[in-house]
Amino acid sequence: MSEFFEKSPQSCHGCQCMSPLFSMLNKEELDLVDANKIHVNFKAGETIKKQGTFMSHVLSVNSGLAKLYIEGIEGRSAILRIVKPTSFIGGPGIYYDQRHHYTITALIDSSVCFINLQVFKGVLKGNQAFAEEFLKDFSRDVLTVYNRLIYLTQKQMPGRMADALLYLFDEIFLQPKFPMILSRFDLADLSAMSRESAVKILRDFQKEGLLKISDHEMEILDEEALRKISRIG
Amino acid sequence: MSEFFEKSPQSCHGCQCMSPLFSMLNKEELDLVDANKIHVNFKAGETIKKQGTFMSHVLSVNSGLAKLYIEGIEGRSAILRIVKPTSFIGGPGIYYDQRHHYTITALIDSSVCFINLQVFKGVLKGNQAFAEEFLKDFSRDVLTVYNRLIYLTQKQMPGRMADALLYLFDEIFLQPKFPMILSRFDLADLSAMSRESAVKILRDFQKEGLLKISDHEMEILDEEALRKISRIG
DNA sequence: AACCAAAATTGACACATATCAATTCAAATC
DNA sequence: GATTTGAATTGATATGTGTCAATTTTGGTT
Repeated sequence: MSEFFEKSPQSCHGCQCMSPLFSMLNKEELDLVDANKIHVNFKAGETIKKQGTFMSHVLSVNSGLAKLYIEGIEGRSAILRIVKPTSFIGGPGIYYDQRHHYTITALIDSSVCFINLQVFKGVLKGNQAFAEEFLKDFSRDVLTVYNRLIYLTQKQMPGRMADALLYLFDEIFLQPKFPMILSRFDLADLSAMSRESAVKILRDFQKEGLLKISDHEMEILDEEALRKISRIG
Repeated sequence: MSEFFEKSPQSCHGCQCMSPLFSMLNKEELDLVDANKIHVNFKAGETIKKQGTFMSHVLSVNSGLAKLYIEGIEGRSAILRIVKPTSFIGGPGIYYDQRHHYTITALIDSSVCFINLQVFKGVLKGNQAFAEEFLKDFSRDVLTVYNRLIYLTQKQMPGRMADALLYLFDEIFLQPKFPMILSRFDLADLSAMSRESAVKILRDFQKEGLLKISDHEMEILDEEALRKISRIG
């Protein structure tokens, strides 16, 4: 078997890479998941899931980082969120139409488990606590989209870019200095503007000393100023 | 008891006004819902539910029409959808934090049932088919928000307004001529623009013969042209 | 019918943003 | 190391959009 499509070398039992969601499962349930999952490694840039395809499996990101985005009009995309380990990815298609409603692309080399959807649904049915946790997870994702809708439609570019950067700080890297895994294009998709505008805003932020970008690294120098820009809009 | 706060005069059994979701319930479950619901009439303009408040109940709109919107930055709002009878309103707060994440305001006189949240959750737990249907409903709502996010961020004003009007046609009134229950302000909130811009776009549409607005009525005259504007963006 | 308050309308203007074309830079490939 | 490709950058320009202020219309109230 190739290294890019293989049965997970290790069992789900004791796996530190699985989404915390699965800690709600008992031994039998986890066995079932274990027996019906596929483990795949992706290289940076590869598409993990394509919008519109049939949802045969749900995903759990074990390691790496990925962008989750909706493909919109004329090639434009809206990044909904950055997916970090260890997180579960389902989406509204699970119960609506069994399709994926977004595309997921690896930003760095990533390892993902694909869990058979019917098995997953079966386990959900049988385990109330698991179902509740799943719904909580899903609901949190929905709320971030609400939030996104508001800030993307009601703030202007500097505020939107500040929000994007603070999102990376607060939710993904948890520290002011982090690797530049997102291209300017990606940052533009994350804040709903053109690449050129993204470049200009980032240049302005650097000129004002809020930000430093160098050697594949980005560092937030003045968090408070960024938060103020976010607030002002 | 006042007419604005009363136990529903009729039982849920045989009620034609309840969301189809509840048709999945058996007699005992419906009895439980019946015994734990409150029926309230609202006049046009009244707030049915306020964003941020504790979610003690979920809602079912029996008659009337309402706008469901997120209160955003500095008094601006984003209308997520128009609520028509007979539909269920829950939202991500049910499983996340038991709060309402949007405000609902009656556009015309409306009648709403409030169902105790704990009772509702209890019934959900006990009835798998009901739970599935609920999730399907919820997921559909989420998808409309995805859709909204894309068209609000990737189209410009004429496209956004065309989408808003076609939404009213396709999803709410199902006919080209309908009462003007939405103010220009509301139409602006539905298409993420200023009131003045909404007025101008609507004027343009009328000039081009796509639309007729008169006497509290709006009529879509050239549906195809509107769809084209929607497509072009 | 007259009045008032709110909503709708308008045009002028300023600002925000996208687009375009040209250039530089960086990384990957041979 | 030379070459090539794609990404990033830049400034000029055109367009889109919001804001403001003034006016008109509408609907409701007395």
